Amino acid sequence: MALSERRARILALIVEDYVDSAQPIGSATLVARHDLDLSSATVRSEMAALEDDGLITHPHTSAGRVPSDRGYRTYVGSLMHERPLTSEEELTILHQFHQSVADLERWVALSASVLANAMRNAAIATLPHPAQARLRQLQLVELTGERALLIAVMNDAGVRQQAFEYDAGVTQERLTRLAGRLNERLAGRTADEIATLAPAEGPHAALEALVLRLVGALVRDEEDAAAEPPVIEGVRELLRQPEYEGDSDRLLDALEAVERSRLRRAIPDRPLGAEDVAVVIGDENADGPYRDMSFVLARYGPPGGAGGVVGLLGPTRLHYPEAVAHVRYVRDVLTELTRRFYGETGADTPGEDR
Amino acid sequence: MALSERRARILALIVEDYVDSAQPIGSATLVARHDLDLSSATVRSEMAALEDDGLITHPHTSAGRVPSDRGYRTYVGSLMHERPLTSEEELTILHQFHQSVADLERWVALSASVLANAMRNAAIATLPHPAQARLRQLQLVELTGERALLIAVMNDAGVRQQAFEYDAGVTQERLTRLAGRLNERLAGRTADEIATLAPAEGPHAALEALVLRLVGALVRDEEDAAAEPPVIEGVRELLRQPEYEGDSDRLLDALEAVERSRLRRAIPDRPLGAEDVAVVIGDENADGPYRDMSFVLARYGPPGGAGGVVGLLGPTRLHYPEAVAHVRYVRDVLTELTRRFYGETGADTPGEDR
DNA sequence: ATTAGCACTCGCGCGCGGAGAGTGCTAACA
DNA sequence: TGTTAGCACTCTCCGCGCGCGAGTGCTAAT
Repeated sequence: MALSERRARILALIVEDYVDSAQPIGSATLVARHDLDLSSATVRSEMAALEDDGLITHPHTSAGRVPSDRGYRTYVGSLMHERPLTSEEELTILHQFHQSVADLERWVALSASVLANAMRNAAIATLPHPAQARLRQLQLVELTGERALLIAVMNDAGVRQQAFEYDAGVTQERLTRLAGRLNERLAGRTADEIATLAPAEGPHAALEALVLRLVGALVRDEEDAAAEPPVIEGVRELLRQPEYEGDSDRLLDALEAVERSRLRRAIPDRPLGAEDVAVVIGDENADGPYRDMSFVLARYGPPGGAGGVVGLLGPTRLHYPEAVAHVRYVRDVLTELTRRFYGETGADTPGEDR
Repeated sequence: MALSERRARILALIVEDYVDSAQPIGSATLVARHDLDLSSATVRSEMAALEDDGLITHPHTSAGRVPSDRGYRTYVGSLMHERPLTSEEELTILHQFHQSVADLERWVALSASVLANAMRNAAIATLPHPAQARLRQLQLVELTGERALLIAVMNDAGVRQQAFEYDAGVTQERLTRLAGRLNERLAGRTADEIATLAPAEGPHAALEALVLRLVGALVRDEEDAAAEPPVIEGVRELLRQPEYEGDSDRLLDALEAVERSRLRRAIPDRPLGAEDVAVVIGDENADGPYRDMSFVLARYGPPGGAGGVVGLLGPTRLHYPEAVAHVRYVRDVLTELTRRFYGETGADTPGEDR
């Protein structure tokens, strides 16, 4: 199964040419395009061997070769050399982040947008969520006299809100005092811890119990933020790829694949514990609609801290070297931004000044 | 230009049959399908007249007739009878709202979703925004020592947040006091009013000025919430419509049309001051990609109060009677929910209990 | 092991022709 | 005068056959 040097070279060329042209690659064209010191016949026999190994296929008898999913996999795994971004490319990306306001949610969306633009494919990103959410502070705001808004700020600066109704006409002042009391007891607590607390005895025990329950649920939600569907950008770039050209059925399938609720389920099981960029190719995806697409994903966020996932989604025919490089770089930028936002002191990562 | 009774009837039948079948309607088929007491020849001459009036067209010489935009317009304007929803349909819709948690943002998304499902087309909804936003309360939460979160609650219960950095190491306690002071001065103010205020002299004047500026911007944002793109649901339903079947180009055009940022620009100029449901058909739309689509839109929210827009987006070939009825009903439900949420006491609108 | 030569396969584009649907016109009819 | 039957005509759609070209796989020679 160890590919001879020459055979590997040919596979790499097929992959690269096909990724560029979206056309099956014939032996003669390959030789011509790359000035190979081989005849097309030799290339043909090598191709036949590669096909026996399941690395490339034939759409039909008399067409050129196309990489199979396994072919892409070997290419990505051992053949390609990742192309680091030029500093110009890096600057273009950084520039886009500088344009934007300082808001984490905005940055996450922007990351997807940047990736989508650079790679002319779809890109996704999930909001950061902490390994374990803790309440930082809560506040109660009267809305009508029997209706109030509970606002919970988490330790990761996430803000969640929930309106609720209560019986008595409690004034804003009392609400503020209640919030103050609760803050003392709840600050820094996890959802589990909050769940064990009982309301203090007193005139507003019922109200306090209600708020306690609600705030617990909010903290829980924050913890489960992975449950929130990722943002997706560049759907139109993706659907403009030649794989979908003139094929409405495949186009609609792809459209189904990029539906946010479905993506939510498709992403998190990815092997993203690792530090690096994960590439999931074609049938390596469990879920049907992704069977002829590839993900290039990375986890962002300081290790152990709050983080999310950012990456690309495209047809299997992807510029993997560029894709990996771009995802890695955007991930690094986003990690740094997250770190700054949360105030953990981290040092060296990409420049960001303002 | 007043259509004879018979001619009007024929137009209505053409519209309705075409809306159902998506196929050009021929004279013979029309007679057969509706047991008309007319010969196909008579119908043909009536059709010719309708075509002279610009109400229907020919795709080509030997095909049936298709309503023109003007044809739909006359149909919607004077021919169709709106079909009120059956109480069963109403219940189905209400049921979906009851399933959901009590959150205004969720309800808005849900409205679009319900409409999209019922009409098998795309549906949109904007978040409610007040005619004039006022600050209800603000809060400052320390994040890191030199970084804090400003949270502003508006009179319409909207919550906005903004992180910012400041120099001095100010404690949470001081921040809370500052927030308290500012609340006294700012509660109930509009963005314009906030803009005129100067920070109090004192040790933290700079910080106060910063917060003042930020909170003003947040209130302004809330007021401009129309600037936020609407949610859209049912894109896939829309693209499954026969108009796009097998026609990738039109499909991509439609996809462009439903892009949220573009919708934002397409919607608000609609004549929605009126109480009722607005129908915008085909070339009545100014913007290119909407030239062969129709909107059925309504404003929700208590009159004069905070409100938004909810409605349908589909090809011009729409079931207008059902569409109008559905949009109206969902609008009413949403208005009632909004009213409850904001606590204005409103009476009679559709049943909602929990 | 490599290569030239060659027969063979298969998809794609194109033109053709017939079927079918529907029109517009005309002449007859109530 | 409005309605209708009859008919020629038009156009689209669909299936068919055909030739072209790209590319393969095999074989025999180097």
